[in-house]
Amino acid sequence: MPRKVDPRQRRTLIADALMRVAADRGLEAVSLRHVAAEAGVSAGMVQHYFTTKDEMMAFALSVVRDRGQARVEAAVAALGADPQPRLLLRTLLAALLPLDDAAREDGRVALAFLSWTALHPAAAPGLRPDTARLVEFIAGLLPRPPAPPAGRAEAASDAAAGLLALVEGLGVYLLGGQYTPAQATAALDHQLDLLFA
Amino acid sequence: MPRKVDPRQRRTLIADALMRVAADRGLEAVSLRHVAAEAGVSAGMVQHYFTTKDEMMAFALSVVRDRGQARVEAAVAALGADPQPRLLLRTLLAALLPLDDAAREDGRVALAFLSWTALHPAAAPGLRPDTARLVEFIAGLLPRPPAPPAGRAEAASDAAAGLLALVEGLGVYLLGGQYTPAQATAALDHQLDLLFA
DNA sequence: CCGTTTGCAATACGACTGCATTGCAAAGAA
DNA sequence: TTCTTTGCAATGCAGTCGTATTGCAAACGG
Repeated sequence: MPRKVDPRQRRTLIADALMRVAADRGLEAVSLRHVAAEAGVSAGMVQHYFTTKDEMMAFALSVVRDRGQARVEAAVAALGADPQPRLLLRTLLAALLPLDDAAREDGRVALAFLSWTALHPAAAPGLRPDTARLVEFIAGLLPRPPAPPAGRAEAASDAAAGLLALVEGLGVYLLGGQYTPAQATAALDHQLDLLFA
Repeated sequence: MPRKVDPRQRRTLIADALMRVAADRGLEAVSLRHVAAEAGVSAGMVQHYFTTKDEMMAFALSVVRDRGQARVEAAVAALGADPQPRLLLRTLLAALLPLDDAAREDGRVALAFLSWTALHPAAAPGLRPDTARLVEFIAGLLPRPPAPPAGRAEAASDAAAGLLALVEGLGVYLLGGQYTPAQATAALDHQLDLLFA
């Protein structure tokens, strides 16, 4: 086989350019030529690695998700072994918030993809089970409620689902500028206070 | 003046068509011609009432917001006078959730606009103060915390901001299909249980 | 009746889109 | 060397985009 290039590297190079375009000009500005220009390559090369625009979008979406997961894992790993559940939880959830500029940029792209997937459901398989697993993991970190209200055995699941949704909502409001980072972290800590009271 | 037409009516007619297009083909499918076709009018007429596409988008955005507000007000008004704070709060927040198909459609459009406004900040002024007012209103409905943790006088604000973010996040997950309506309402009720314990 | 103003339709234009096609240089395989 | 396969660049094409322009019919003021 001829020239040796790593296709995966090329693809992520292009996907990174796509994310940069999306972050500061919106998903609607993502075109083969714009992405190519941003990546500093020819439009033909983009076509060579992604036969279709949707394929490129789907790949970029997977990169966004992987990045988010890596961000969380890095934050958790920095805690060392066997951290307190509350600290672990706070670290994990805070890593999901777009608090610094880099995370904000990723968040903007993720938000854009959020409504994109609504029109391209096929591009985001396995997103639901991922969320479900995360909810269960969070539920395992929560203290058992002192007295499970009769008839409701899923209190921990509800609390975990709510906590995750809280973080998602805080992220949205952070990106929209409605909340400041200080407000968002205060709201998150207040909720953790409630749950660990 | 010649022919008598109500411009506002025409504009909302067009905006409604825009929202229909956006709801089932995405914001990127919103073009003058598509909107005109959906509204059953000529493209020229759309241009007559909105000299620019951005102007049309901004108007549609305001319609989306007004609709959401109307939905909430209708739900609250249906409660009658002087409801219990908790019931009022639950009704208000549940009205923000995209639980039925109509609300889901509106929610999809709102979500799309959410990332649109990130690129067109000028089109969404006064959104921040609106949110701030809503947070303060919610804070007023919450029971006073038994013992304000020393040094933190804003506990009610934090709880209210968190509650609003929770609902936003639940909405996002509902639209994304990660949560079912039952899960979302359970998470909301669980949170209200916590706050009104 | 006449002129003006308004409501709307139609068309034209240049820019841009995703995609198909073509061509060619570089790098092993023979 | 020659052949084949790969990596990539360039160009073309049909279509859509937003917007500017033009034209005309209907309604009113005079």
